[in-house]
Amino acid sequence: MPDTRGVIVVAARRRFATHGYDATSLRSIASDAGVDAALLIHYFGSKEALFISAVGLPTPLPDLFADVARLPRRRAAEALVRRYLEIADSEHSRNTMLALVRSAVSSEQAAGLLRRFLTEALLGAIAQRGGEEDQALRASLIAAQLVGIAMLRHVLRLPPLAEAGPDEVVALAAPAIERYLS
Amino acid sequence: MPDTRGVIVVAARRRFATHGYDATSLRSIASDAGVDAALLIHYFGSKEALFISAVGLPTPLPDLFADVARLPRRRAAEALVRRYLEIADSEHSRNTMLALVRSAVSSEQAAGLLRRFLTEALLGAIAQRGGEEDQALRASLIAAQLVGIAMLRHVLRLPPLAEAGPDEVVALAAPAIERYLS
DNA sequence: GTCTATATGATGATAGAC
DNA sequence: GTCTATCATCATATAGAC
Repeated sequence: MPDTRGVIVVAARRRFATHGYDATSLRSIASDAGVDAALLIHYFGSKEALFISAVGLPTPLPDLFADVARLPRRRAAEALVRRYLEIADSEHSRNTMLALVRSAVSSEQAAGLLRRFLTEALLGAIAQRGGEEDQALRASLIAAQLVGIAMLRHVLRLPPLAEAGPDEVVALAAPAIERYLS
Repeated sequence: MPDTRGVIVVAARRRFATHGYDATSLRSIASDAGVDAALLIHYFGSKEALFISAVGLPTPLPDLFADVARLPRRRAAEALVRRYLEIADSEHSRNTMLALVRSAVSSEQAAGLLRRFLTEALLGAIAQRGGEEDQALRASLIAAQLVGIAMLRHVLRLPPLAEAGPDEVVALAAPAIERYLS
């Protein structure tokens, strides 16, 4: 086994993404990774620390929205939606995102991570655009739209949204988000 | 104690709303209600059945979106957002909604309830409006926006959205949602 | 490094006294 | 109707053998 620690982290991220923090046991992660449950504690010290290592590691997530600030309004809105959908196609990023969303409802730790990511990455990027006074609230509503799509598409699997292709979603959601970009 | 069963249901709904299905123990509900944990099983048979009784009972939720079909586009969008915010002011409805959202990530049972509510109430009402082919997808995106607001405002408590007044949210969100109403 | 064995505690549910 | 006592199961985490 070359990289046991890495195998554990990947298995953990997948479990946390599909079952959330509470419903994921160290035993189930260990089973997926093909190692003993005691090893996880040996490597990471606690379940919480393993969670942080699994979802807090450097991912392409933070800089996904980086150049939103530079694009014209229409292009920026399209980019936001399309980039989110690209995340959903990358196993690593999707699992990170879903693990955060699924775990945030029951773990204050996870809620803090997701809150910080949304605040820094998205609100930060959008704040660099026009400087209206309600810009932070507008950015929050954009974040709400994207988080809601993640919830309905991947967690709830609501048929119309779960089965729609990326282009359909972009075509409909981008104009709505455009209205938030002052 | 006049209505023990009712006291239990209210305590359960509040616990499920604040902690989600998995993280809520029968003992904690019993403690809040001031009764013994064995009573909950005696009354409801199982934790799952108690959950159904707590969040599945008749609430003002289903008909909240009823007359959206009858209003002109601009008024309909405003009504959708404002009604959601009214729900958040009613302890009963807010707890029902939050219990569903918080529990849907880990309980397939709860996910089914929320999926059914969104499909029947919201998608149904919106389908009664214009008859475009992508109407169901448009309605899903509206649902995603509202669920996302609930997540960020009440679960994640993202500052800009959590602290904004109802009028501010309506003023910004309604025009965006209006774009989804063909 | 990896696993066995186990400590310690919380959970949902049951049986039965009053 | 309500509670006491208990069961079987699962959890995270620890100690220590190899």
